[in-house]
Amino acid sequence: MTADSSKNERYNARQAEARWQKVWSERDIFATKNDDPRPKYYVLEMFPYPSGRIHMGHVRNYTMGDVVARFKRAMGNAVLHPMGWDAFGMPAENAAIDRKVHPKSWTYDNIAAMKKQLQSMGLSLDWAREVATCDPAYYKHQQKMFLDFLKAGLVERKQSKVNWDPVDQTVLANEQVIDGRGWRSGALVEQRELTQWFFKISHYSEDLLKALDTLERWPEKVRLMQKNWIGRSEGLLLRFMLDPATTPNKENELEIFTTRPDTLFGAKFMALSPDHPLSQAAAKKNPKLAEFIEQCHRMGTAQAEIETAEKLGFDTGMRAIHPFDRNWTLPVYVANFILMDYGTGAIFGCPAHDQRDLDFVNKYGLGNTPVVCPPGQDPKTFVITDVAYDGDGTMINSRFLDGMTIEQAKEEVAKRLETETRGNRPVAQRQVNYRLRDWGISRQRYWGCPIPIIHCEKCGVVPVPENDLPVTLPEDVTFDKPGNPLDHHPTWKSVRCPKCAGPARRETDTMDTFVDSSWYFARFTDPWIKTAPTDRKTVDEWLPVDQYIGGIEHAILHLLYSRFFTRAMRKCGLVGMDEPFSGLFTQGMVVHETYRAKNGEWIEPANIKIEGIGDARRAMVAATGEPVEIGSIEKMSKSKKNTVDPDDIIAAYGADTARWFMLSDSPPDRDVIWTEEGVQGAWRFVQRLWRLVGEIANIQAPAVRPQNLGESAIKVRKAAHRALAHVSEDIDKLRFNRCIAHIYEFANALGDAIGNIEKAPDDGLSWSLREAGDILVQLFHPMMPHLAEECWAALGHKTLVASEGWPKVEPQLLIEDTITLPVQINGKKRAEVTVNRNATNKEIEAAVLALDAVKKALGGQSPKKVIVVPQRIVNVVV
RNA sequence: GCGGACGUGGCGGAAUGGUAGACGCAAGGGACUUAAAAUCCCUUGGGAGAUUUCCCGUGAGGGUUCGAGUCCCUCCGUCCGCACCA
Repeated sequence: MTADSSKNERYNARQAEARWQKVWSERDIFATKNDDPRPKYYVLEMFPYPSGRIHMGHVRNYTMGDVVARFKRAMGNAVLHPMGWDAFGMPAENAAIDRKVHPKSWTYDNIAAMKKQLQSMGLSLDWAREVATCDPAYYKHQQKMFLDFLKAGLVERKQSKVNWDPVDQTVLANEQVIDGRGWRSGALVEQRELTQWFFKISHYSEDLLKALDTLERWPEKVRLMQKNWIGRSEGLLLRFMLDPATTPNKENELEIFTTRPDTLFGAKFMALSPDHPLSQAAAKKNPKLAEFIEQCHRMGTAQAEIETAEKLGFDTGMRAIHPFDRNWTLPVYVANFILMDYGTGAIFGCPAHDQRDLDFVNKYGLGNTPVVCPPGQDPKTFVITDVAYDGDGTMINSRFLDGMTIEQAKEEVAKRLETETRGNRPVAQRQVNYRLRDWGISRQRYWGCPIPIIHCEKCGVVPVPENDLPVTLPEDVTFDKPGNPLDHHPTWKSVRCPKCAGPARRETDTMDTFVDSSWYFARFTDPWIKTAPTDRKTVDEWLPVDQYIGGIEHAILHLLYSRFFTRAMRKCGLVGMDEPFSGLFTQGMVVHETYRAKNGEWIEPANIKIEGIGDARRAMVAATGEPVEIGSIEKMSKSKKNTVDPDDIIAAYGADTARWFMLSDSPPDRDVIWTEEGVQGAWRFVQRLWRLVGEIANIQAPAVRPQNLGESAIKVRKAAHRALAHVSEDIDKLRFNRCIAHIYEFANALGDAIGNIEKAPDDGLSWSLREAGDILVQLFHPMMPHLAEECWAALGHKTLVASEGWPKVEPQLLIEDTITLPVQINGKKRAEVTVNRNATNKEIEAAVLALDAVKKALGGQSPKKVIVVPQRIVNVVV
């Protein structure tokens, strides 16, 4: 190939990408050894659900992870960068119902298809560690851990009210109910009473909350969301005596939880949850109350209903005695807004300082007494009508609390009541409550990990013996009727009891698929070990994951469950740490314009033609010219048909172009708008780099560095090393958009320098350009690995750039001999001054005062002040 | 209702309290070409001016500072999370 022909030849991404992928795979350069002595770095992207095709969100996510992996590898780390499949879940069952394919074959076909797609992206993954959660070799260990957790007291079976998804016909965890709807089906969730298996995540409430502070490399937003979700509140558990004359049964007290014991003298009523035992007991003797409770149960849990629901109550006739005044009794209501599963399911109501309580008393005419007076208010004139006051202030109308602050009053009430006893127990005790509930994991589905439990009529709940694990899913199941196919299976569930050998029944519920994803990161450290979920030594070497990357949608669900699971695993001796992910990054979504035809139908971008710009911008169906409306920019979704298929993009432009575009423009934590123009820009740059490298490769340059380098040579070296310093820092901080800007800048500088090479005698410029060419290729290698290999080879290297070390910055090249400082007069830029790098502030000041612009501004006067900020700016105050 | 984030050209966005608009996209002009594509060069926040240059400008209004897109206060707007949690 002659120099001229190589100049004009376009880079054939399709051909080159396949070729380099083959080379990487044949030389197995991304395999990670577990006994590698170099410092470890574990980079992980949230593994995908094998839906069948990757989408642009995957491309963005995995590109970011791959940039980090390739960079850290070049930096000399032993990098673990694995991939697997979150392979259990509903869509496989839906496919079975709709298309009569078995969930297993559907899933594995999808895995094969998506693996091929991921491989076409050129990701530097260690595929030898691939795991699929639906593989018995994987879920066997999950079943074992379930039994370990059970032994450790972290699993519990209890009857409880659960979220029931009527469409998916299964139970959902609280975290999986979004706005009152199932996170997957979108159906309005109903309440049902069922016996379920629970992981006792609430056992770790305090620890999960406290440890958030240690997760310094997590986004503040995610930490805050978890903090709010755990919802810690401090208060008082307080026992009210009931007036025996008013109670239908022999109950004599009512325990409530409050965070506002200071407002005790503003109490106007007590309220019980409809599900409270006292309500239930009273209802047995009072049909009207029973009816009221029924009515409460009928009320939906949907967001809209709760928002508009009126506060309703039913007076039970019972009276509670005020803890500080035996002669003061309060009516006991059953109220629809009291939740049974928070606190004790009962409250005292202080209407003046709680909006709900105020709404309630205003409906039932119970009145209110303000007990906290806002600062600056006259207590005598301070009244509450429709708006409760929940701010700070001074205690009033509260006997011995009067004049105290809220905090003092809380303390005083607690002190008095916790030392008072009734029936050998203190009347009150301080308590911390959490919003976080235990994690219900039972799902009435087929395609999930079977819960390894046997129910025996005689022995009760019996764990499956370890030797019998895994409990595998039967393959001969039918999906012709609603409900759980495991339950319908003719034989699978009938077994012998491991204890008494009598007839018994298998648990037919399977585990929530979030269990599968709660420990896969640990399995990757040694996916080959058969006897245990992890090899203790290996897992402790690799974990925690140094950089975890995924969507913000898992801020609570997956990320909280995994934190719990790691703690539970530690308790069972399986890992040596509490936190699974020391660094977390949540990337933004890939969004795209939407297009809608006159008939309301959404049209795919691939079928759209755009004409005009700005206000004149019009969209039409490419084939027919039919005009369509350009809609809002939204997350790529099938329903709005605004998706772009990664396969199409890779076929048209190559993976490197797609990767490059994904990283450019938007900061990685924000949404990126996919545009055809942007992709074409990325593609043009691929070609430009190829031409640029081709030109550099054609330069005749000395093999060794010339003794003396001229000005233009040094300029090139400075540009290279400045880019190197910036890109290194920016990758390290995951600021990929800035990396890309710096690479553009560097490429522009090189282009200019090449233009000069024939104009002047070679003063080392040719050598510097060859050096800079190498650096350029190494810098863009993490983002565009195929093009980088092709360029690396074109520059005459026999190695793979993917296996090269990261170039070293020469710090002296980052320093200029002279610096140009902006000169401000009264804070506005008026001039510039160029001084020696080592000039003292005095010298700089003198140079500045000698400037014409400054002299003019001063008009012969001396300045009030001259501020010299070294290396930055000079400000003259006139 | 509670909590949080954000607001910068035509667009995506740069900017440790220190030259606002890097870099990219789009647009306009030019070169090359029979022509187009591709490529290369120039221009591109608004306004005034022939030039040097000047004025205005980071949602609005105040404040702190020699200096504010950045810090503080008030307001407006957008987005996100939670939501009858006592």
